[in-house]
Formats: sequence, C-alpha cells, structure tokens
Amino acid sequence: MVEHVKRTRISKVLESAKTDANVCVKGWVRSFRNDRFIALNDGSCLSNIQAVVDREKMPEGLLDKVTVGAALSVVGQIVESQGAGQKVEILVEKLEVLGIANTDDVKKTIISPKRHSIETLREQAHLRFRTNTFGAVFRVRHTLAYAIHQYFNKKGFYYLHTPIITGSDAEGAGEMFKVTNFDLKNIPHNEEGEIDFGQDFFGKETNLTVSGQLEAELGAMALGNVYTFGPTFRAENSNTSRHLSEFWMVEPEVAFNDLQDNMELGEDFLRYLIQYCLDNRQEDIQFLHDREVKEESQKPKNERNEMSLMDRLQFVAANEFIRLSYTDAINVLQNSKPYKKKKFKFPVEWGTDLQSEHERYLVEKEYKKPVIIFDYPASFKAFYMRQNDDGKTVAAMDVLFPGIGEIIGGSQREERLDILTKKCKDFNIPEEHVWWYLDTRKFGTAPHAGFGLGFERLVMFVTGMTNIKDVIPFPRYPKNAEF
RNA sequence: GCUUCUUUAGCUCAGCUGGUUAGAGCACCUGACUGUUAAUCAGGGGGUCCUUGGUUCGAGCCCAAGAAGGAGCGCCA
Repeated sequence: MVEHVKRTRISKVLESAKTDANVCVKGWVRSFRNDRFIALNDGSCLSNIQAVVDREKMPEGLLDKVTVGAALSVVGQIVESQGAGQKVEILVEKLEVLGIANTDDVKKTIISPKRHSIETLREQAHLRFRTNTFGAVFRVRHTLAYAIHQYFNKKGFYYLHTPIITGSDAEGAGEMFKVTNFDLKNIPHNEEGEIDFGQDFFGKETNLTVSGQLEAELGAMALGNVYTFGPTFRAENSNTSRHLSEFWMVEPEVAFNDLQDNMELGEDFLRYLIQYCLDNRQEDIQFLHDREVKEESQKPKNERNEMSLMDRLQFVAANEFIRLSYTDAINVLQNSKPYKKKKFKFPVEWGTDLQSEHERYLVEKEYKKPVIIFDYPASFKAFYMRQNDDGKTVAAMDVLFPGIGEIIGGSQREERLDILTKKCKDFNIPEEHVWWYLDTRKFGTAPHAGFGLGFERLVMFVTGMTNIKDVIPFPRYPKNAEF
C-alpha cells in the first residue's frame, strides 16, 4: 500500500506543510547527520526536506548506502518538526536507495559537503547544479526566460524563430563561426585557387548567426510586433567576465516604433522582468543575496557594492532609468572629477566611442542607476541604424547597468531606401547580399525599431553572479567547449 | 590579442631571510554519541609543492620559458 504513494515534489510538501499526510519524495542526499537526519533535495526549490530515520527499524546495512550525493526514494508521514530548522519533516517508513554515491569518488567532486570556489564549481559544471548557488541561479534563469515570453505574449508580440545557420555576413556584429560539411582535409578550390563554396552543403558560404535582427525586421514588417529568443554565436577572442562565444539573445522588433518607443519598451521590459523575479523567486534571490553579503564582507570596504542584491533589484524595478544623449554624456564626462584629474585612460571627445571606464563612471558614480544613452555618432555604429536629421548621429540606444555594462543595444532602423543603399556602399556591403533586407524598404516601408538584450547579462544582474560563465549551464568561450 | 595576479593534500589556504621529516581547517575513513541543522568528540589515511630548464653545497621559496585559471582592457549583448 505504501508502494503506491505518488511522488510529491519537495517544494509542494514544504509549501502546504500539511501534517499527517502520507507522502513519497525522491531526491539527492545533501547531508546525513547523526545517523538520523537526512537532508533531501530534489531541485524543486532551494530548501531541503528533513527525512528522519530510526536506525533500529531499517534493514541491516541499508543506511550505510545513504551517503552524500545518493539518490533516494522515501515514503512516510509528514509531521511537525521537533527541531528548529524546519516546520515539517518526514518520519520515514520506507526508504529505497535508487542510486548510491561512492564516498571515495564523491570526495573528489564538488558534491562533497564543503565550501568550493566558484572556479572549481565551473570545472565541474556537470555537477554544479547540485549546489545551492547554482540551483538558485538556474531556477532564476528559467523564471526570467518564462517572464520574457509572458511579457511579450501579453503585449501582443509573436515569438519568431530566426535561423541559426545563416548565409548573411553583412551585419558587422563580429567574427563568425563557419558552418560547412566539407572534408577539412580536402577542401575543393576553384580555378582561381579560392575555396569553392558552390560545392559546400548549402552551395554558399554559411555561418552561425551573430544576430537574428535582420530577419526579425522582415517579420516585424508584416506581423507588427515580433521577438526572437535564441542562441547567438560570436567567434571573438574575448576574455572577460561578461562575454561568451555562445549566448542567448532576446531581440524584439516593432513596426511603427521610433527611438522613444524603443527606449520605453526596453525600460518597461527590464523592470517587468526584475519585478517578476522578485515576486516569484523570492527564496532563491534571498539566498543569492545572503551569499553575496557573506562574500562582500571578506572584501575591503572600497570594493564592496554600495547596495545589496535585493536593494539593487528593488531599486531598478521601482525607479526610472536616466536618459542621456551621447552629446550630453560627453559633456557630463568632460565636467566629471576623473576627467579633470586626468584619471580616464581613454580620451573623452565628441566622435569617439565611450569606453567601459566612461560608461562605468556614468552608471556607477554619477547617476548610480541604469542609464540609457542615445543618438550616437554614426561613425562607429552599424549600417542599419537610422540617420538623424543632424546628419551626424544615428537613432541608436544602449542601456547600461551597474556592474554589467551594456545589457541592451538597439536602434530605430533606417527605413529610407536611398539612405540605406548609400550606407551599404559606405560599409562595403554588396547589395546582392542583403537584397531581401532592402526589399522591405521598397514595399510599404515604415519606421520601426528594436533592440538586443543579452540574456546572460540580465541573469547576472538578477542573481548577482559576477562571471557570465556562471549563469549559463555549459559556457562556451575561447579554448573551452567541455561537456 | 594586451596588462596584471595566482598555481602547495580531494577542497580552501599557510609555509619566515633559500636550510633537516612540507602544515592547518574542511572533506574522506574508523570509533563514540543518537533530536541533529555544513551535528559534535577522539583517532587515522592522504603530497609529481603546475611543467621544463637554470642558479646554488642545498629550491615549495631565486631566475627563464611554457601551461592552466582569475581580474582588468579591447571587441560586444
């Protein structure tokens, strides 16, 4: 009869806290104290459930197999706990070891119940889901992904799947990974000695996408409001805590939106997502908050965050972002203390791109809140960004977050065929590569705008993790594609 | 790609001015205890001091090259 009890997720058992019910829970042993108390976790929530066993009533030798990391199935009564650490616990009537965890092997892994550095956990990415920190991070990651779909669905956007393999290389967004099924030891060449892509799988040179934007624009010019949410690939040799070779990007694109609408969308979107996590992932965020507080207390005072994780999230959800034109940003920087004291390494003058030290100053020192910078000089922005009436700037925008840097980059798109064609020439983009993109400017062209949100950078902000490699399950970066 | 820091037990780290047998905490094992909260107490096992070469009577420590990792910068989301 006990055998037929259906499994309940631990989060449900803890939430309902209904005593005297007979339940079955299954999970992995986090600790086994005093030969009597098993802390069991099944990933449904951060908390463990305490399973209490009576050694006398258990079959000989069974409890020897209950070691940290083992998978168990447990059936018993939910009762009020006599201990202080939890409201309810399970008095075990039946215990089955589904999978043992050999202690000699476990002690070599991060499953062993002790403190590990974040780098050691990264080396064992296949096991780090078992830790409180990464359990919390990946539950938050899921919740953000869910909230993104929910937000767009509520606002009438359609989820558009843009291609991952693309023949378009005109975006100028960065180095691309090549896609081919050539035998690499025997690549066919034509008479001029060039690689003959005509013989390749797609009959042309193809790459992994660096952005779904150009294709999303095509969708927006008929469906109105669309968004993409998919993997993106950059073959840049970037060695920083906020770049990956494979990452996930969210790209909304809206017909008839101008730059103002675009900034409003970006801000409303981010604030909604953060509020959604505060409302729905309270326990995990509280844990990540406490974890950060502990870690910060080890650091010298001047290196600590001025606001705690919880404060930062609540602050961003509740307060409007600063909006500042590029020209105004240059003025603010030129009047700043570090500029006057010559503390900036890079020059601050109209026409040069803002460096991270400048962005960090504006976001972390001057305003201490997210900043949207718009109307950048055309000289260092992409060909598709809409030229402003001054002839010098384009309707671009970057949303900058404290500790993260650029979290969103976007623009109003150039909808005027003559200007866009000229831009293609200026950027050396052959029209035959983007004929389909230019076509939308011929048949009922209309103003439209969109942006790209770096999903992992958002997860970093919400979890307080400081390295992007720790907010994606299996990070890909130069010299690393393990797992 | 550039700058900089790090590499000592399974993990986190200490190791003095270059000097005999390289230490601690945690984890693991054995035993005790049996309402614990990363349980506690007693005992035990565990080392290619990142690699290669050099200096020296003698190198974990000094020098050179390389490797791996972190942080920052550039590129960007």
